[in-house]
Parts: sequence; structure tokens; C-alpha cells
Amino acid sequence: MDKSEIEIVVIEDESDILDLVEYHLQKAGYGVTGFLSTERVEQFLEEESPALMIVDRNLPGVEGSEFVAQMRALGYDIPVIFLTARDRERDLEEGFLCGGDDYMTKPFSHKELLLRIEALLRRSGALVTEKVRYRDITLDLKRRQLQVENREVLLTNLEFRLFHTFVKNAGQPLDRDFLREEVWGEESTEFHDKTINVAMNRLKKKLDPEGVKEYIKPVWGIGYKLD
Amino acid sequence: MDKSEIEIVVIEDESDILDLVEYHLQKAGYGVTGFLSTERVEQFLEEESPALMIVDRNLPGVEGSEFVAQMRALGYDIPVIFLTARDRERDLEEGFLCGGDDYMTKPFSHKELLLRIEALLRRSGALVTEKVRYRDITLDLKRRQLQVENREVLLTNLEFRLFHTFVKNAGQPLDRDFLREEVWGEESTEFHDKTINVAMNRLKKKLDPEGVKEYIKPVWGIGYKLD
DNA sequence: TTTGGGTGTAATGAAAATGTAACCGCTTTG
DNA sequence: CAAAGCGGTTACATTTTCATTACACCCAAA
Repeated sequence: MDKSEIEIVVIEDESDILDLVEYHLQKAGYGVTGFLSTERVEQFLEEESPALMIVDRNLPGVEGSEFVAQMRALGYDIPVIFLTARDRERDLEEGFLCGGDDYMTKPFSHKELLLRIEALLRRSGALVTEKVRYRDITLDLKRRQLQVENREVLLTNLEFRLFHTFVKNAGQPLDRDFLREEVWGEESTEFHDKTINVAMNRLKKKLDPEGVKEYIKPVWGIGYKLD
Repeated sequence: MDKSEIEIVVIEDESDILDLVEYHLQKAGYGVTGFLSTERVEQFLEEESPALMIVDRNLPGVEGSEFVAQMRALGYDIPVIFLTARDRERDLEEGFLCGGDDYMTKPFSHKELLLRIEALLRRSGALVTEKVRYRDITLDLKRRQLQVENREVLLTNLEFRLFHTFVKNAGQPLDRDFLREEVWGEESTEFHDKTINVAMNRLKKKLDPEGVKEYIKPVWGIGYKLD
């Protein structure tokens, strides 16, 4: 994924530090929006959807951790990295408990900040991974290939989309309505229920021809689940 | 969510440190599996699905970061926290680039480790499963699973809806009209009184086969209540 | 145009869940 | 204490849902 499409918010009251962080992030290819206080940030979040926030703990007016707690309470799940001059354990704890994802103490290495940003973006799903693995099953999203027990299994287009939604939601039962929307798309009118049955049957037979591993189990009256 | 269901893998060759980390994690309520080397970990991952790995950088045989890179290449997306004695920036960079999520330098505060673990579990979605619990009963709404005294109980569709309404209204008596509307739906015409009886009977027998716990009691002339 | 893989449709049988009925026993109430 | 009403229990019937197979259709490649 192109980093220039990734938007990062920085909230830091010391303008020289803010400038420095902005500079490094932009140089790394991110889109950056800086704030000197938390004042207008909420409004910004309502309009834009940044991928990450870097927040100073010690801000004028509303405290950084307090601000993040408010955002979390409002339902914003955006990843947060705290910056702080203090490094008492008490402060660190407060930062994490209010919903922060990472915590860095000034003075910090910009290289490390960039590394932690990237790790967090990857984890939060803003950067895409190309392989997904579940148990002894590997799904290569780039190559559209599936491996089961190191055995290559060829999937058709439909089967691939179908199995991908199962891997994404491993462990929980997926009902037929969900599968129809996710795999066949909403515009599927006049849709026979049996279509899903047959598709699942074909998929299951490819995953496990002998029928002994039972990767995908039926959930009576609901649909199917992978586990 | 109950932490005891969350499984954490620790890979650390110094056995006293391993013991210490295991101790703190278990005390915090996590399920822990320790390894002294990376040797048997891959096999373990094929069988189990732990929520997080804590990996020492400096391991005998395969390096910690190399091991994680291998796992990532295989498609394992499990969150990783590195531990290391070295704190050169070079090492830190290597740790993040091979797919680590966080990095802690020895000696580290166990409190901080626990906080970082929790933040990472939250971000990776391991903590968000919505569960309702009542006494020694746990109802996982997402996974559609019921546990009684840590024993898995399989419910049918009707039984699940039925029990869910009891958990939602725990402690108060629910009359038959209410249950019919809530569980069977309004359009239920020609509805035999005994239908509820039989359904309740089957549910009660599944919850408590020996008939000693009495989770659901009848309220004479009204219906039933859970307490 | 033909061929073949992929996918939807239809039909059948099996299995699971749920409803129905009959019977029994307990609680309530006069 | 006895009758009536209600809930518990069990066996059986019905309904719903799923698996499986065969077949038809569509569309792209040859």
C-alpha cells in the first residue's frame, strides 16, 4: 500500500518538536496533520479518517491521556502512540489504560518512532499483509493460492473469496446472509439458499478430500464456521 | 473477557527469566506455554492458535528475529513482542522489520510488559469477543458457544435464543407470553402451551444433566426465571 | 463454433431440530 | 384431602435444514 495515502495526526504543544516529527513523517512518505493542542482534533476526526495519532502526554488544557480516553469513549478506535517527557511507571500505566497502543519517552529516536508507527499500522490493518495463515492452512492473497498441510490446493475464484471470508472470521459462525453479502455481493437477487450449500460442499471437498480434518463445520440453522 | 482463555507463548533460552515471565503472566491470568528454543514452536502453532508470542532476540540456533521472519513468511500473523539484552538501534530495527509488534529491553518492568501485552491484545482483537456470564455460565454471543463450569455445551438454535433471553433478564421471572414473543416471534399462531415446557425441559437438561444446580427455576403460574 | 471449467439449479435422501401428544406427578385452593 | 390446574417427562411425528449428486447454463479460450 502506498504510504502517501496514509494520514497521521500529531498533537504536540512544543512547536519545534512538532515540526521535527512532522518533517520525519513526511520524509517517510506519510500524510501528516499537526495540532498544537487537542482543541480542533475531534472536529478533524469527524471529517477525516487518519490511520494513526501521535499524542503528547503533557498538553495544555486537556491532558493527552484524557483526550484519548474521550476519543475512545466516543468510539474512535484509531491507534495511538503517546510521547512523554516523564517516564515514571505511573504515567506509562495511565497512558496504556486509557487506550493507548504504544508509549515513547523523550528524547526518542525518530527511527524508532517510524518503526513503531509501521508496526502499529500493520497490526491495525492499514498496511496490507499478503499471506494469512490458520493452523496448517496458508492462504496467499497475492498469488491467490491455498496450501493445506503443505499440499497445494487449487481454488476457483468463488471458492477463494468464500474461504477468505472464513479465514478472516475464523472461529465464529457465519450465517448465510453474511456470506451472501460478503462473497456474492448485495445485488444478488433471486438467490437460492442451496447455492451456498453446494459452494460450501465443493470447498470442503477440496480442503479435505478424505473428510477427516473437518476444517469447516456446519452450524445448524445458521451457516458454517471454520475452526 | 476471561484471560485464562488467552494463550501466550514465551520463547526464552535463559530458564530463570522464562520462569519469571511465565510466573507473572500466569499471575495476570493468561494461559502460558514456554519454550527454551524455537525448535518445537512451529509445530505448536500448527496445532494451537495462541494470541501472542514473547520472543527473546538472542536464542541458540535460530535467532529470534529470524524465527519471527520465518513465521511471517509462512503467513502467521500472531502478535510478537521481542525481548532483548542489547539495545542498539540496529537490533531494534531488525526486530521491527522482520515483523515484530513491540520491543522491550532487559531489564524490563513486568508491569510494563503486562501493559504492552494488553494493548497489543486489544489491538489485535483478541480481547473483544463479547461474552455474557452468569455464575459459572459463559455465553459467547459471537461464537455462539456456551460454557457451564468450563464444560462446553452445544445448544441448538432455539435453545440458544431461549437461554440468551434468560441471561439478558437474569433474576426476574419471565412469563410464557414474553418468552413466546421473544423467542418464537409474534407470528406464532396456534401455539401449544406445552411447547415452551418441552423446550425449557431440553434446555435445563443440557445446562445441568444431573439436575443439581437448578440454574432455571419454574415460577408457578407465570413461567421461569434464571438465578 | 466448439469445448471445458466454473457456477447456479433441481432433486433426493438423511439428519437434526422442533412440535405434538399422552401421561404422570406436584402444587394450589376450596 | 381431593379435584383442578399446571408443569415435568418421555416417546413419537413433523418440519426444517443440510449433504450429495446430477444436470443445465454461461462464458471465455481455443
